Amino acid sequence: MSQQRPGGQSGQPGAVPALPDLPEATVARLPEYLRALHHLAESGHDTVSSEGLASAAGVNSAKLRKDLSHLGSYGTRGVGYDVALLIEQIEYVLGLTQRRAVALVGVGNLGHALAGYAGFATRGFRIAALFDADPSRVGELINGLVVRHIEDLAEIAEAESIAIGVIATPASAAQLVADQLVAVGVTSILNFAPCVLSVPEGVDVRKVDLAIELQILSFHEHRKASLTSLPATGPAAGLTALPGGLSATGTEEAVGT
Amino acid sequence: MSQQRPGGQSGQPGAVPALPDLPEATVARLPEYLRALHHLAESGHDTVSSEGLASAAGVNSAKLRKDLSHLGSYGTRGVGYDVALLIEQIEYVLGLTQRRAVALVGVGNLGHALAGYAGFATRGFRIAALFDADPSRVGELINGLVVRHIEDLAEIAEAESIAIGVIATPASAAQLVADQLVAVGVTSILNFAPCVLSVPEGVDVRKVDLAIELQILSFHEHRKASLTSLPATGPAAGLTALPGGLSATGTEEAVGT
DNA sequence: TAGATTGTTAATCGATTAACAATC
DNA sequence: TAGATTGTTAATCGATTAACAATC
Repeated sequence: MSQQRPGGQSGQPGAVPALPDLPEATVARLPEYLRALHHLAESGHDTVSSEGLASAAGVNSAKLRKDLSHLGSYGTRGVGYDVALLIEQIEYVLGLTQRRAVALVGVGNLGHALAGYAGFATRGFRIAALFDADPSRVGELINGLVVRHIEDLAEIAEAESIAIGVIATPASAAQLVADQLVAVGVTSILNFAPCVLSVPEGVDVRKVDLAIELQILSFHEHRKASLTSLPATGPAAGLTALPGGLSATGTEEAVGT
Repeated sequence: MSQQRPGGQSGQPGAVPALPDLPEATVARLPEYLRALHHLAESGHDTVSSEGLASAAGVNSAKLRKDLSHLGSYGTRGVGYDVALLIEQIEYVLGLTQRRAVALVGVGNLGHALAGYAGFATRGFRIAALFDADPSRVGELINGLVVRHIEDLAEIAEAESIAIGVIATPASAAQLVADQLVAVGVTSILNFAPCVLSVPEGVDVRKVDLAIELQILSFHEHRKASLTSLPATGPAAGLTALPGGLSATGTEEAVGT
């Protein structure tokens, strides 16, 4: 149905739709579809079925079709989706038709790696500036960019039209950096520091915490181990939950609190 | 269903519960609570209310209480939660009472940074081995560990009781590495390569894709821009969605496909 | 036309949240 | 006892999925 608005009773016929208001879960999957589509395009496919794309993206095909239907997408029944067209549509809604300028704050271990990460450049972004608060790092050249002092943020953010800030500082500095980014008008932040940031409404923060990812995997490991060897082992409700009757996994080495 | 479970009608009184089967959303938040709790403990709190912990972890307090109730948790009405006890309980369910050995494959840009990431060590993990397929990198010393050739994986995985594999290779190598990890018995994988891995049932994979995080932020930037300046601009259904009538954002530079 | 595959429906499932009785 | 705060209920919301009519 609906030519130019998912949903039917759009008041004005002929009115071009604003950006569709996609479910968050859908937004989070579109980049994965995009990656899979680029891969398909490179291997010469110009058409793909929902089944084919879904399996390339690691999701269920009903979910894929539902997601694409929110875009008001244009597949062809009996045929599938035009790869190039779908790439264009997804890049459009994700706002990737303009390359966005990214400022990276904190050029320690991780920041260094991020500054050199080729995937940003190939997937719609341009690292436009590097910052650090440590004067001894300022001036350093990383991947063709000079590290600037965080004090210069305002000036450079304006000059480079920074759209997204990436925080790769220690947790102790992250809130201050976030405040500074917000102060110069940045409304999207990717935070690698292991802490919660508080920001005004209208500012989006996404967080990547590497240790948390491992801890989630650890839970499942623990779970799998407790299932294979079912000698009722438990948290000893209320008491200390230390070793006691653990079992079967192998490595056993208490972790300091 | 389920014989010995937190939640009321457990058959055997005195029977210790196996690991509770937590909702995935809860599992994903527990590490955040844990981090906040350690922070509170360091600043001398020995008790915290659900309201206080929730705000430190950036969630709603009803959600926090619900999450903790799945652990069969032991708060005290009118008082709050005992910080040290809660830390113990969460570390127990997450399987952090034993320090897990991690193998990191791929010591390029990102792998290098991960090998040096202190957060792993302080939060329950031990990077036990580094691997690469490039002979010219083998032998290199990173953070006190020698880079080994991926061929030696089997031998070392056994010797070090590797529990979790981290893939930081290019996408083109990631599936092969995953197969090799699975072959030596690893059942938890953290994948930084931008691709979908296929693994047998029983193996858990978590994926971190840095460009995807930025693309999600880009969507919201695009969305915010399309709302503030409402001159009906749209995807030109079916046609190319290139610049045309875009507007207002500033940076405008087409991105290559 | 027959076969294939989309877009949508509707049922189901899981997650969130406000509200409040239980209880310290 | 009065005040505070948990643990749980129940309502709501959003996401997933199988199934299938529409249609190429």
